[in-house]
Amino acid sequence: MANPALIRDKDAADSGIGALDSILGFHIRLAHGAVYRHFNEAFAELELTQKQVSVLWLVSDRPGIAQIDVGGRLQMDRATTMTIVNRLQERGYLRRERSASDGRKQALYLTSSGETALDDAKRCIESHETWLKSRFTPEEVEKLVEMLSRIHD
Amino acid sequence: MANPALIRDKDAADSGIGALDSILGFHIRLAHGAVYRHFNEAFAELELTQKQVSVLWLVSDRPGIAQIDVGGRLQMDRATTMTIVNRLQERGYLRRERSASDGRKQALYLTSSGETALDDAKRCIESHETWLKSRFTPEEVEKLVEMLSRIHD
DNA sequence: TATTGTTATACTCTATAACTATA
DNA sequence: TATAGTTATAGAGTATAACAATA
Repeated sequence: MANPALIRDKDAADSGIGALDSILGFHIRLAHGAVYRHFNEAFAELELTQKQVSVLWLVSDRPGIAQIDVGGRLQMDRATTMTIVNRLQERGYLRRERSASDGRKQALYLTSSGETALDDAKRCIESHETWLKSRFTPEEVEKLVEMLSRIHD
Repeated sequence: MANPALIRDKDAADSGIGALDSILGFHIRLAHGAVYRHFNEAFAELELTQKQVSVLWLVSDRPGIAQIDVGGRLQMDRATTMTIVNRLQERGYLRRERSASDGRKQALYLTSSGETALDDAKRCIESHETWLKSRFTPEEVEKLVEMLSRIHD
């Protein structure tokens, strides 16, 4: 069978749009998938997902943060945030406390075993990031982060 | 409550790594999430996901492509490819045919209603891409795609 | 033996809707 | 009324394991 990569742009003339490879969103999805897989391999031992590490990290950076604000920072709705916080609480990595200033809010804090898990995770992230950034110059990394921020901000 | 965005780098000194915002993988995930959500809003009417559109598009570009090659191009394993192809087949958008040259393979083809759906999807993608690319110059888009390709290739 | 497709199964993320408690 | 949390539920993607058919 012929190499599929050599057959391109066949239907480009049929519509106002090029081949799949010309779609920016397509490349974002593929890049995300590649990072996602490498992340999961790196974190298989720690049994932590991207989302779980992000939440632990965020709570560590802002002790007492409310669930709604975790969701806001990580772009998750309330229900999605609940499932992740529940899982981390069941594993004993964080605890909920009713906010003193606003009774509707739950203030989140890391437990000591949560802090240990986060420390392990940060070391793991470091080598994961090294793998990811190895294909770019520091200037390119900076530019890439800046451009990606324009998408998610 | 103080603006959480103003509290930063609190634990940066505790480990060899900076705040969550300094992690490239974090920005890729957030950007992907933002694109994912906008995509789903744009495709709510067509009831098609990113993956489904990608598969339709790929089969259209390479009629007779085998499932294993679809998975290879879109970075999915065989089981994941199956679920998506099954869904598209159930909806009558594509059909399977045993490959004449290799009896192990299933050759995939769009049905006529699959082609109609893909045409609609391409129009929808066009406005979605316009939304996404609006924050970049053409040179930046090119650079971004090139950098993302370095990650997923 | 290796590859491809298939089935079964399970987990995570995401989202919607409805309900409760608080502001 | 609006906000925050909670619960129930469902769909989509991802992955592993085991099996059958074919190379």
